[in-house]
Amino acid sequence: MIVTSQNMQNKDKNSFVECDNCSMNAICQPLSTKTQSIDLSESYLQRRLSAKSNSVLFTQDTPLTDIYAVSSGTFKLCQQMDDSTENIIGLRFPGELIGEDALFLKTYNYTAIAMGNSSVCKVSVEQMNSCGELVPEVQKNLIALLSRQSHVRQRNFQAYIGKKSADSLLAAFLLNIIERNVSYTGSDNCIELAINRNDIANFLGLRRETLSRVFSKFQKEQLIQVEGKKITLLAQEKLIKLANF
Amino acid sequence: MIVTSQNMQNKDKNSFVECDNCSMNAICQPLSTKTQSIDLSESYLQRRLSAKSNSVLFTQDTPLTDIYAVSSGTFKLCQQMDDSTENIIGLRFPGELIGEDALFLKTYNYTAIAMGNSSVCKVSVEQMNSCGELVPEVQKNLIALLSRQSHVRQRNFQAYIGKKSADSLLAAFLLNIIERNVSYTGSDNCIELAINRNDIANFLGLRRETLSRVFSKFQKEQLIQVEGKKITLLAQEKLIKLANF
DNA sequence: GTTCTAACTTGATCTATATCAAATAAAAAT
DNA sequence: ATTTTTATTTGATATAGATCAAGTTAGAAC
Repeated sequence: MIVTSQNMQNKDKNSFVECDNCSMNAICQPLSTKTQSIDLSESYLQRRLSAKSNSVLFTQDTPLTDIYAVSSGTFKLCQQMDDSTENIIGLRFPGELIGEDALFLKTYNYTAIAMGNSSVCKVSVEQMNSCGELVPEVQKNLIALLSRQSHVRQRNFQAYIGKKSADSLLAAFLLNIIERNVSYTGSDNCIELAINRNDIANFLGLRRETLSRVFSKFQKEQLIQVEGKKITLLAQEKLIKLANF
Repeated sequence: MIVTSQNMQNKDKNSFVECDNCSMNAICQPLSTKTQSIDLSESYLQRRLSAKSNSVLFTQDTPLTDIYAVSSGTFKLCQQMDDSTENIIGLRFPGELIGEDALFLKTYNYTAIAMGNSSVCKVSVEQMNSCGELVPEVQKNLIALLSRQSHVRQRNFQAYIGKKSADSLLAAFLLNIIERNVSYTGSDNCIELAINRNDIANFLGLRRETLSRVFSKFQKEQLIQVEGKKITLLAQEKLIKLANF
């Protein structure tokens, strides 16, 4: 896919995921290479739409209309519980899909919210389905895409299932999100967090006080280095052991 | 798909998942209906292979060759950790896929073991890929299948992420596995467990003693009824609340 | 800059779960 | 049936994390 400066909306080119690393690539690519008509692709694909901080991409229990891929920034996936409590049940980083699990029930089952100014590519499900028949390569690539997603989800599940200690949960969290951002950030030991401690604690099922203590402990033990929102892993091997990663 | 008595290997017909409820149906169906040649379908699809108790379907870190769908029984998915400990990272019930998440990396990342005598349908990945080009309907249905799987995985993840209390973990576990077995057992409040307490505790990250105490408590509080391996939910609403399900 | 607010950290106490130990129950082997 | 093994339950104590409370730091608003 050719990236033009118009798509960039005055933002730094480097702050976006490269199309080569984007999970949506499997859908984008066949159309832009096979057919010359960019118009066709634009009809069901909108690239790099801006999503302001705290803006809602879609809401829990509304009908599925679009599938998204994160282009820049971070999104949190939340579920409203009966009693005014909100549970964070997932995070999505550049290159990852949001909402594709709604293809089955045709209804979003969580709310997706931008954490900090972000951007997404957006695919209309209805139009993709009709295009799918025209461009068989799209279908084939969609299969590859979904099986990749299946793998990511499995890995995600494995990272947290069966873990209860605060130490192993935080270690698993840090390793998991850094791994998922490697191709975007280019670093396998460092990340700039968009999510705050409160939300991490919520996601991991810990209290913010407990999480804070573990952060302090990890720093004291020289396992990580914290500079504001930036976290650097200093002893990856030890963290991997802690997390059974 | 036509079920013949030959496929049954002398087992009770009712102990198998109906093909209509099988996740593999999306792949089986187009071939058996579209083309008359059963031979073709049999070439890449083997139905209802018996898997004896404790037998291994495939092993962690070996190359992907086949994808399975559980036809009867239960399978546990395990990972060997560096230090002689085994972690159970998933369970699969009739109608569910095993190994499809390996399509991306082409390597199984866990070992699948039958818990009690079970059976599976088996699809050769290599042969499926070539057939996929011949029968486009297979491809289309594979997309539907994978997005269903994506949904199941998301629901699975949500069930356990952010939960730490033994009560909520066991409640979530019971609701989750009964939900996943409804179309097979026909019951939404009762299940015959193939998995023992030790393995449930392992999966949930609890100690067997703790799990045992919660089982006892749930019985005392009339939330569940336990008769050997059979568990009946007596107060589903309370369990749903406990689990934030 | 100063004030105000939200985010994060630290301390003290309480509670749920882990751990250690032993008993009982169920299943498998003889 | 009897022994042996494995699975499960129950009790006592120790410990990790929750809870309550207060203090500190960092941002945002002015």
